[in-house]
Amino acid sequence: MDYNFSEVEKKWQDYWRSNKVYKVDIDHARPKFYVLDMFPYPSGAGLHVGHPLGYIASDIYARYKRMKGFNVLHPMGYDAYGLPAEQYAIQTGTHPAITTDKNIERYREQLDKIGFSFDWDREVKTCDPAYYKWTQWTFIQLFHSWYNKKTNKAEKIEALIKIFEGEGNGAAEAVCSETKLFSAAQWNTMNEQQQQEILMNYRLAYLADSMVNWCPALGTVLANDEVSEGLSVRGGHPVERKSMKNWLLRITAYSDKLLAGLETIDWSESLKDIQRNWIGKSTGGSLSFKLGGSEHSIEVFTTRPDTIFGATFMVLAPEHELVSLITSHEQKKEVEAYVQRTKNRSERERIAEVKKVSGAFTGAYALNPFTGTEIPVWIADYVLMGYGTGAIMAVPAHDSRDFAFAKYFKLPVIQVIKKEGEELSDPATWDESYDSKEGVAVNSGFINGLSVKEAISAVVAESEKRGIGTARINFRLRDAIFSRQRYWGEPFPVYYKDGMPYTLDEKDLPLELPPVDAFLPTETGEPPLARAHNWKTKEGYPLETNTMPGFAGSSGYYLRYMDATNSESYFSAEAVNYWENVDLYMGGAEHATGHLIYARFWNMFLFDIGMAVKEEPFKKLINQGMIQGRSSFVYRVNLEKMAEYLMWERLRDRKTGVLFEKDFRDGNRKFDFYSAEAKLIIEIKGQKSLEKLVHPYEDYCRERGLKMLLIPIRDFFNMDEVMDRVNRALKGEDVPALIEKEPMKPVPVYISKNYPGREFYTEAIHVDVNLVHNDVLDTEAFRNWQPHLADSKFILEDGKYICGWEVEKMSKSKYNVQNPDDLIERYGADTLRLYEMFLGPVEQSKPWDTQGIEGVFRFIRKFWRLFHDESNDFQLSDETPNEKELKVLHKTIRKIEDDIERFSFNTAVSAFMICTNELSELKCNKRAILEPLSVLISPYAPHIAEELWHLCGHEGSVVKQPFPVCEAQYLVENSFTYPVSFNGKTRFKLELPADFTVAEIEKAALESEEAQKWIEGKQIRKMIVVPQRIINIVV
RNA sequence: GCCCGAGUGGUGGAAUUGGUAGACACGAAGGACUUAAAAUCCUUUGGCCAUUGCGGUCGUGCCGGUUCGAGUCCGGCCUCGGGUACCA
Repeated sequence: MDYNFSEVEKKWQDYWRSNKVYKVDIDHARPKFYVLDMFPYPSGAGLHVGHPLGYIASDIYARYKRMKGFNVLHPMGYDAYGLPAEQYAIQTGTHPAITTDKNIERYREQLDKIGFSFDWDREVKTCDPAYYKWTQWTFIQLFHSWYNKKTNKAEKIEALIKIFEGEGNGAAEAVCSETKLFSAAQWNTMNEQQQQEILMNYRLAYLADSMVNWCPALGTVLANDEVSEGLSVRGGHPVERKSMKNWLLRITAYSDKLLAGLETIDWSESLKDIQRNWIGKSTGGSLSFKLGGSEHSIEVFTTRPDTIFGATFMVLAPEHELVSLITSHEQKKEVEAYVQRTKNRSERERIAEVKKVSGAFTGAYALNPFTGTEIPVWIADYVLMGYGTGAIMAVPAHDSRDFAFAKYFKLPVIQVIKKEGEELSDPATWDESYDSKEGVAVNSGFINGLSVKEAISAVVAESEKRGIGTARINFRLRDAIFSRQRYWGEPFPVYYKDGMPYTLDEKDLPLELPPVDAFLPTETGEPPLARAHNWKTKEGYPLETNTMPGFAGSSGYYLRYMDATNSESYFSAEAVNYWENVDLYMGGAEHATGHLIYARFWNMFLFDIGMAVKEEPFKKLINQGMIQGRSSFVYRVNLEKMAEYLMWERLRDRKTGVLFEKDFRDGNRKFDFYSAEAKLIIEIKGQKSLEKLVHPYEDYCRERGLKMLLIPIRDFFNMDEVMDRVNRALKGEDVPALIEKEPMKPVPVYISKNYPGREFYTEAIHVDVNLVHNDVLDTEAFRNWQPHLADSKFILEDGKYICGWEVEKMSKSKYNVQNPDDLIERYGADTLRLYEMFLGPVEQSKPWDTQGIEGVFRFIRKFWRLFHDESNDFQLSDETPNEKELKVLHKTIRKIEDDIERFSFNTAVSAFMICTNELSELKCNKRAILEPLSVLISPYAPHIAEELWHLCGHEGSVVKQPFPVCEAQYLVENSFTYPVSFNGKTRFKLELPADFTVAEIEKAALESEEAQKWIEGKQIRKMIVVPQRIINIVV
């Protein structure tokens, strides 16, 4: 008789569901707490084993906060738009909504089995029209907004139009695309089309031609964070740069806020660093270089204005608009060829050739604004059009890329910064540039002798005075491309009139995703929505055919949870004023440059327009570590190599009395083993090959007077027999070269990991981890695994087949995937929950290895037995607990509370184990001790806790119980065991009353018998006593 | 290349503020109970030396430093993991 987890877990899951135990409502009497998980994309593979890790941790925290008197919002939903369902639709014709719903159902089933405390009444799906209505609504607000740098927030576009009408765009301090200056009069004479075009440069959601990441295999554009090393993150398809008209979000308007906001939130430093790097703020100056013999000038951005005197050439991006205007007649051919070459190169090629220097001279010269020197203008693809102005002043002495370029094209290098205390040297002798910002200016006119920092300000100030430059801040962050040429996404609430986009009326939302006959682009290359019947407004204007990207729906979902069923509004003011923002967000660091930036932007915008009440959406964020796979390996034997290895082990080092050589060569012939002393050749091969070789070999040996042994591989299953033949041959007996035998049927042979020499003749092959327990292979299951393995033979060690292992990515092809469902089936949800926490710190990446799960399973049953007698009958005593028992309880309460507060869930599980071990030892089954324990464990193992709570005779859920309180009086110790160390090394222990003063401790320590042994004959130099800690005696 | 993070027994990990390194668990070895198995319980389990007992000694990636005392702090290096990549 034992704890029946499957029955108990099901019972309470049903109870929680039917009683809506986890339903939450606004309750002004209690403080709120919002615990959120990054919601999953419901993939066909079901819940990945890594997901529950974060969900369990956040669930424990949510349950804990609830018990601490908080009103906890803990919702769950689905990021339902995604490529896999759409790719599947393209292949099979199944509507992605069907696939997605099916997958969601499976996810839900899996989630329910783990016993989470989600309020499912608040579930959202991004593909639900009731949900994406508000995604579309937000887009409309973005479209009608601009960013006012003066007030530093987004404002209605009408306010901007007012400024244009009154003063022209010169008066508007707005974040915008490049726009020519116009006056109020000019604006007022423009027609609507012209005005709309101008406004497009200011809208926070805007339509523009831009260089995009085009992925032909997926048939769509991708955002920067969806591309890694020239390949799409999803699917790994090549990506090209292409100019296309797309919707963009002017996220760059928020660059500074996104950066500054990081200082106010409790995220890991590494995550903040990733965001800081992605935003990439650099401070410097913008400088203008006049071109000789031309009215044009080149505008550059530099972080090192101090090095201006060392600028010996300029470089434009090949796409730069000036290229065609300034290229001289003589250079035209070369420049055009270079531009063409750059254009044709894929992103991947470009990345692969990063270290290769290339470029072309335009024939034009610019004038260094400070020295007046003529410097040549080049083009090269190491200068990117998308950053800064697409042009640089090259200072080869102090920039490694410019240095490489100058060396390659033999351009001059002038040193203008020197390290303090160092002599100038000839840059021609340098191997690398001096890029550091440490040093003083030299060869630099009016800034000579200034430090880099001083020189930067001086040059900027002087440039401003002369009107050739200004201080400037640049960001690496780009506006987010918001269109996808795909079906499975939110339709844009946009229609076109005379080619200009207009938004739908809010009352016409949601604009539902229409049915289509196929999920592919049209023959003319338009997105799939172009296939939809009647895809136009009532008035007949065509609707936008692109759809929104995945991050559209996931950017504001946490706000929607606050008021998930509201049909009048995104969420009510009451809800957002109560719930405010997320107090604890749990999720993976892989979203650092995608979701977590977009969501912050989305929230900041909603904050600006008065919807959100906090500027930052996620106060505290914990990254759960990645769960890696732990792959198991079997070792397939190459029989010939193994036979050769075994033979060599017996022949080498004169073991037979004569010297043998391995892999002996004579002309074109090669023999496995040869002994010149014994005039003997030994060759190992399969029987059939040997039969073919026997005659030519015999001829060869006869000519040279050699003896020969041809030993088939099969003989090596009996090594003694082989050695017998070898020894007889060595003695000079007449041994036949080859004995006729039936050829062996080739069977796969697998050898255990620690077999000597194994690494010389085996190949490691992935084996399904489910066939392996504690690194021991279930050989029978292995034979049944795949048909070709049915006849496998095993060479064991100690009667077992030991597998090798390695930590790798978890993937089907590596056979290291484990399904949480199977573990729940075998051990129950409580065990799974505890085990996932027990594995190690949540934030740490770790391999998924179920080896230790048995220990946790044992603990659960041991915990159960505390409440039960030998025949598994519930049995508690009402006796008053003694001091020891109370101490165990209260010590545990304090430890658990401490550990949860610092998210150290693994040590909390240990504490429960220690507590259970100690109470078992004390044979304690007292209600006064065990009842609070059942409450204490409920955040971790809610099912068993609920069962025990009810067995204790309580009505209502344990979930609603307050967290047990640690009463310090039971923890008071009246003695302390001091470790006594000499010169820092612990030598013995000494128990002393806890209230001893330092002097008393010193006295007691020195007088103790043991101490004499160590002090003997030595002088005490110093004594350190830390009460309740240590005693250290220096002799 | 640059920016982060991490290196502790056979394994996962603990040591919260500089104060008894290896908690807890797995695995392994031995034993008890049992006709047997499962389950359960007990003992040992960082290395080396000693082993009759006492014990001794080394030990937290490597080298050095600060300190009465360093896994923890500082400097330099090595390895692994993550991010990023011509960002001017």
